[in-house]
Amino acid sequence: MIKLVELEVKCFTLKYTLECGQCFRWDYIEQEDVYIGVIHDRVIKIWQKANMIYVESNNEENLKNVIQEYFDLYKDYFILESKISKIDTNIYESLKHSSGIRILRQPLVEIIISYIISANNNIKRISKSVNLISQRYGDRISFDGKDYFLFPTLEQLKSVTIEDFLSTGVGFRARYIKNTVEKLIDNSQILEKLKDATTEQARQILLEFQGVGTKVADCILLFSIGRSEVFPVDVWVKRIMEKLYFKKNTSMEEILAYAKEHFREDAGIVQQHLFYNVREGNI
DNA sequence: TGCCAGGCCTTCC
DNA sequence: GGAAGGCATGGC
Repeated sequence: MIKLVELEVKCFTLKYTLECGQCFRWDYIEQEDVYIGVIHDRVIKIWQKANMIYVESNNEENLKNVIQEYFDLYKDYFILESKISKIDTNIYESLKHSSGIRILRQPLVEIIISYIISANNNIKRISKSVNLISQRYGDRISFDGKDYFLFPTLEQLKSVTIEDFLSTGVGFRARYIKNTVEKLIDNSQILEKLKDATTEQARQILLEFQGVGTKVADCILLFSIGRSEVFPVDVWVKRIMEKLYFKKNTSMEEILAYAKEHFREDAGIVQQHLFYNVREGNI
């Protein structure tokens, strides 16, 4: 049974939000101009026309709230964007190409593992691996005559070996994933603790996982638990920060200090606009 | 075809 | 404690 939810939205661009590199499992279906993906335990088909979004799912229960939570629709991005557009002209210009990006609130376990996979990797291959892990170990859901797969639970990942992970194309990160799954199962409190902790406390907890350094930790903090003040710096963000603000090769410490001072509590969303636009060749 | 990728770990000084 | 090298492997 397919149910539909309609929502009026402000300052939300579905395309930018799903294609800006923060998520790895949404497919664009060109013929229908829709996106299909999985949020937690349900399949979601979503599309946008002007300021309306339309949602279908295999599971109607609480669907509207799930969508609002996932796409951060409770937050007023109109106010947020007008605020950051005043920081400097780089951000003002950048926003012209990417207004409506929302920072998603994605499932924590999926994001921890996805971003461990992201290290020294490319987005296509990250997607491929995360999808393979879901297909092999997650629950199958039929929707619209097709099969979709949930990201596996920790219980489902428990018996997956390093060799199994290797065969999903994650390379040297296989042992980090295995180790992280074990750690999460052994410390069942840790996920709740992460959500309740201060950002700095949460970062320290994440840094204890193998395969999680400062950049991956900040991605988890930003793309899953809404810590909007963090500023993940990968090779793309480093390059564009050097180009726009420093005009020379610059250390990570200096870039982070600059972001903290100038972008402050909104560094995360600024970072995502820069990341999207530098990759699109807009800036 | 060789370089690059949403970096991190280990080793060595 | 900081720098350098190694790492799996597909994408382009």
